Amino acid sequence: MDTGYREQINQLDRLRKALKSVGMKLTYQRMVVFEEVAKTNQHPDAEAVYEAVRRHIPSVSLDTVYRTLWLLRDLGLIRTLGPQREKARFDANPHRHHHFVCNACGTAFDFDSPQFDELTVSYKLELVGQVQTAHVELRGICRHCLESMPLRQEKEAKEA
Amino acid sequence: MDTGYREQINQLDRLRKALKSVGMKLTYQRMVVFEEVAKTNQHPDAEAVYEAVRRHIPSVSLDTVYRTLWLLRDLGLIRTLGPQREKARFDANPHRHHHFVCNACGTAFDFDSPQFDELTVSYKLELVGQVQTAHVELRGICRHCLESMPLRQEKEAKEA
DNA sequence: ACACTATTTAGGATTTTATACTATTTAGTA
DNA sequence: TACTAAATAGTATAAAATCCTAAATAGTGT
Ligand SMILES: [Mn+2]
Ligand SMILES: [Mn+2]
Ligand SMILES: [Zn+2]
Ligand SMILES: [Zn+2]
Repeated sequence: MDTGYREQINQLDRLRKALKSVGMKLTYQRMVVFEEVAKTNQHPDAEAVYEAVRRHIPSVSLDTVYRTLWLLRDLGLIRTLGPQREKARFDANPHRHHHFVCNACGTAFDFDSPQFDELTVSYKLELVGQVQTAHVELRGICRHCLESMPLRQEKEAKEA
Repeated sequence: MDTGYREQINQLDRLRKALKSVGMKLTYQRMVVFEEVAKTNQHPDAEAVYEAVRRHIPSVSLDTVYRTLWLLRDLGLIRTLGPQREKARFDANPHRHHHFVCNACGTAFDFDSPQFDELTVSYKLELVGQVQTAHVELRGICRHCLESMPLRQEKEAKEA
């Protein structure tokens, strides 16, 4: 994954702009963390990013790496897969269904979607491996949380 | 969620059959854990299941609850949402894409699907709340793991 | 009904992942 | 160059899940 010099500049510029837009500082740590995530397609975990960053900044702390990663996500510069401080949940509902998870309160709601059900089948053939499950997970803010939210925040959530 | 007496019998019977089919014992702990997950649509986490089970078996251990939950999942009696001993992963790929996660090695592979992309849009209007992201996550066994797998296990994986 | 034994459990220790705290350093500004 | 709020390093702590081992028990055979 050799991201050329030109692309690196773009990345850095995106980071700079994003930080400025929310009035945060551009630190060397933030640059290196972003670079290290941006230059791979391996979906590294925090520990892997930490090790990579340490090669540039030996004294960097794990805390800084985590803070920066969540920050980059909040800025829309990277996204996250898998848990972020969530626990496993269990579901014995045997009927085919999908989930909407609230980013505010964490509640998971069931919903049906014949449309989503179709897909899974047609995609099970081709692909990188042998598909066992296909899960569509929608995330957002649930009706309940929206109602108990100040209007300004609700508008922000809508824009996100 | 009042699962009637009839349905409870069915549940218990499913558990009994599933355990027998793999030569495992039907214990009171396993019955209660399954019952407690089966009788709610609240997607409880392990701690919540633990508390519920304790009302029936005060001395039950958290370890038993976890072991049983993963077992029930492996038997296909329940399913899990969210992480199971996975770490968060980070992804700076700005192009729209989805993921295939290998259940064996944990690797996440990118893949494109115009078909999957379409969906998200049409579903963003209706629903339980305000959708921010829609992520299709396929899970299974990646080609690499399939190749380094004994044939018998591969067949089992195919059936799962 | 009773005994046998591989399986399962309870309870506590441990690991893993991530966050909290705080004294020190630094980026942005003038 | 000096100022100051923001950010970091280093360490402590928390939270989620698993490991370990002696004791208990489900299923089996008599
Ligand atoms: Mn569900
Ligand atoms: Mn990706
Ligand atoms: Zn909510
Ligand atoms: Zn794999």
